[in-house]
Amino acid sequence: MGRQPCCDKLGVKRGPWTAEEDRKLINFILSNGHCCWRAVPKLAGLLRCGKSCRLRWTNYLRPDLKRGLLTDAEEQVVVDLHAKLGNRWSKIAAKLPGRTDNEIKNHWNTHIKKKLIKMGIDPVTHEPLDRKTSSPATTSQSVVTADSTKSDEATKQQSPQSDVARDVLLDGSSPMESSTNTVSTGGSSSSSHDQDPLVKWLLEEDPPTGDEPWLNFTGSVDVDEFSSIADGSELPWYGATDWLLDYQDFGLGDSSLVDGYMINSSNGA
DNA sequence: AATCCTTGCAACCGCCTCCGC
DNA sequence: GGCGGAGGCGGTTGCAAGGAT
Repeated sequence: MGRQPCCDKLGVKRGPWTAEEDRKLINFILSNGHCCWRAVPKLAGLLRCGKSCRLRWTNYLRPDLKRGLLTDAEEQVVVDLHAKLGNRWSKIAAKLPGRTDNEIKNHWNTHIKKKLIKMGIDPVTHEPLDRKTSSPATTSQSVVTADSTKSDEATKQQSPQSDVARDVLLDGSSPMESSTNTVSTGGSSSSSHDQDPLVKWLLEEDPPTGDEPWLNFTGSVDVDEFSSIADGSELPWYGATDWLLDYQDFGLGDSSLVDGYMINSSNGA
C-alpha cells in the first residue's frame, strides 16, 4: 500500500515563508493552539502543508526560541550529548532550552564537526582520529555509537572513549571552561558514566512540563483585536519575545506583522 | 568591480513511531 | 493484533550572504 503524502502537493506553497504567512500562522496558533497540524494551514488560511507549518513554528516562530549562535557552554553540552546519544538531535535539543533540533543539527554540521576534526577528534566516534585507524575493534564499537540513533541499548553501551572530545574541549582553549565544568561534572576523569550526574541528566526522559504557554493557551484572543494590545503584557509569553524585535533585521520590518506583533516596540521605544 | 567559492541556515523529504480505532 | 493517520525525527538540499581571488 502506498504511503499517503502528508499533504496534497498541488496548490501547496513551498519555499521561504513570507511575513504575512508568519503572521497568519502566529495568529492562528495564538488563538487556537496547534491541536492538529494537518488542519492548521486550512484553518489559518495558509497554502502550506501542515508539516511545513509545524516546522516553521517549532524552528522559527516559537516565542521561547533563543536566537543567535550557540554559546560555548551550549556547544559543550551538545558535544557531550552527541557523544552519548549520537545524532538524536531532538533529544539533545530537549536539554537546551530555547534551541531546536534543526538549529543544533545545523550548528553541529557547520561548526562543531569542523572544530572537532581540527582538534583531531572524529566527530562521529568522538575518538582521536589516529586511534581510529590503528584500532579496528574500537572503531567497530564506535560505529555502534554512530548508528545508535535507533537504539537506546546501543547508546547505553557506549564506550567511555566518547568522552575524549569533551575532554579535549575542556582541556583546550575554550574560554568557557569554568562554565562548562558546571555542566560537565566529572570532567576528564569520568570513566564511568553511571556515576556521572551529567549522564543521568542526559539520559533522563524529559518530563513534560505542560507549561509551554503556546500549548496551553486556548484563550480566545480575537485576532483582529490582537494588534490593539498596547503593551504586550497580556500575552502569555510576555517577556520572551525580544527576538521579535529583530524582525526588522530580517527585512520584515515593513510588513504588517509589525503592526500586529511589534507590541514591545511601542512599549520599549 | 566582477566572478567564483565557501559558509550558514531555512526548509523539504521520506522514514519511523505513536496512538486511536 | 492489525491498520491507518498524524506527528516527530534526522538527513539532505537549495539558496542567499559574505569572503576570497
